Amino acid sequence: MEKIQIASPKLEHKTLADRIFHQIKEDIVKGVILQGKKIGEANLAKKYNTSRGPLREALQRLEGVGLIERIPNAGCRVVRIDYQKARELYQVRELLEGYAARLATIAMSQADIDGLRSLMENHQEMVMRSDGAAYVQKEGNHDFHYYIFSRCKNEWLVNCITNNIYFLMRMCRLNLSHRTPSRPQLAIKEHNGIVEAIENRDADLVEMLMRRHIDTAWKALEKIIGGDAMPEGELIPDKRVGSGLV
Amino acid sequence: MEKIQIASPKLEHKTLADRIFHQIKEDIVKGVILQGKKIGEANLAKKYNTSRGPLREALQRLEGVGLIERIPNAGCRVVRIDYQKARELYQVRELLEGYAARLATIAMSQADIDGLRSLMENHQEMVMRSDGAAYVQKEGNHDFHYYIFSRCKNEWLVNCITNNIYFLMRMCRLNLSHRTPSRPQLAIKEHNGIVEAIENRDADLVEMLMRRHIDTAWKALEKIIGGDAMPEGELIPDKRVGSGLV
DNA sequence: TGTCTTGTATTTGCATTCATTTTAATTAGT
DNA sequence: ACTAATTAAAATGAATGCAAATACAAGACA
Repeated sequence: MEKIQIASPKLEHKTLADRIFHQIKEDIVKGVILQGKKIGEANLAKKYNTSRGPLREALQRLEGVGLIERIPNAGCRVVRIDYQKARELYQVRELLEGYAARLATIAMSQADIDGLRSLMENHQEMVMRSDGAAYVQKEGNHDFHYYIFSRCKNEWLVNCITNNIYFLMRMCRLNLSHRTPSRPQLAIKEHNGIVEAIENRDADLVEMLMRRHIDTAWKALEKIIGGDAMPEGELIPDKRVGSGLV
Repeated sequence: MEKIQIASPKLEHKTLADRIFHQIKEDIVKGVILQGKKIGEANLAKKYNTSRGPLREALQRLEGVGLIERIPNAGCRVVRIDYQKARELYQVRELLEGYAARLATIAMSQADIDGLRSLMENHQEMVMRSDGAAYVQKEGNHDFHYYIFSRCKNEWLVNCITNNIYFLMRMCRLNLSHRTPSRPQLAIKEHNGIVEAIENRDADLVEMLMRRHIDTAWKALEKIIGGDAMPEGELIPDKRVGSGLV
């Protein structure tokens, strides 16, 4: 059982419990810990070089953002994102992010819009350099969406999208990225349309386009996961794990 | 410093941390603990007859639902709901609950609709018996809204409204209930309109009416709190507290 | 008199330890 | 051979104890 190197103690994450929370969160979202995996406190405590106290606090927070499920006296496991959950998630995301885009359209300064435009030009450029495709699809896409909804001037909304939607969404797409044909040109085109509408301060159109954009992403995802379940971690406790994390 | 009687150990709340969480939550929402109040772990632990372990877990969860704010190594305090926060809250509530009503309109069975109709008749009856007015305004109103959004068939949405919106909303209205003139007749009328639209399966209209209904509630609240802050707990630590909770 | 510094005290953060519940394995019985 | 019951092991829940960081207060200096 090799131990995990604790993430660089970022200044924002002062306490141990905080660092562990972010570390485990990343490990779950990145798939280092598999979905549906049952995790024991003692195990994790050892692997993250801590005691059960801070670890339990981290687990509490993870449960709060919906990444793990706890059953009293019985332990906890990483959530398994099935079709129903993914559907709910994208349904809500469409609603919240569409509305956030509407608010941002009204609230953004001209400087914000200029920044968005230059962000778009960066993305465009990266798509041109062919194999930046994957980058655009992942990080670039995220940047674009974050840039907009983070400027909606509604802190609650921003926190909700950031902490309760995006983590789970990344989990949805986790095991699919190699199967999904990246469609950067189309995405860029849709993004451009949204930016144009923002420049025109057309909030109605922005909300509609953003919702449609997200719905398109959902339909692409739906085509892949169909009615089937997501790739799963074993449900049997953990006999067969000899390497890797937990 | 009198100790608090722990709430009846409901079967659902098995662990101590769980019970404490719900107890403190209620005490905050009901105003037993004042907004902005700085709370120390040791104090609370004594008052709720527990040790700091479970209490810290409860605080962690309370932070997760936005009822308290924590600063590492410095302690935590109950959130103070200012005008901006209340505005954000109702803005999001309008969006989420309006959408939930739309989904419910499509998803509800005929039996559900019949149940809603009889719920309405109950409320109507209570308003007739004059002094049930306050009841309708508070519990009855809540029942009506919960009945609808809980049937939207989107678990994420239901959890979000229940755990992240309604607690804070109750805090908003906490110190105002005696000042706000209950307007049960109007509320009942608006409710009836929504139920009618649901019976007609007119999702567009339902969403619109629900949003308008919530916006009306917000405008009434806004008129009261204006740009001012909410009634606050003292910001000075806690010298003057000799009775009551924390 | 006002501000900066230093020292003390309180509070939070974390580890260890104990108790209770659950799970699993073994054994007995049909 | 299969099921049920009892017992043992493991994991979670909770309490205590110690260390570190912060907040408060008193005092010195400008």
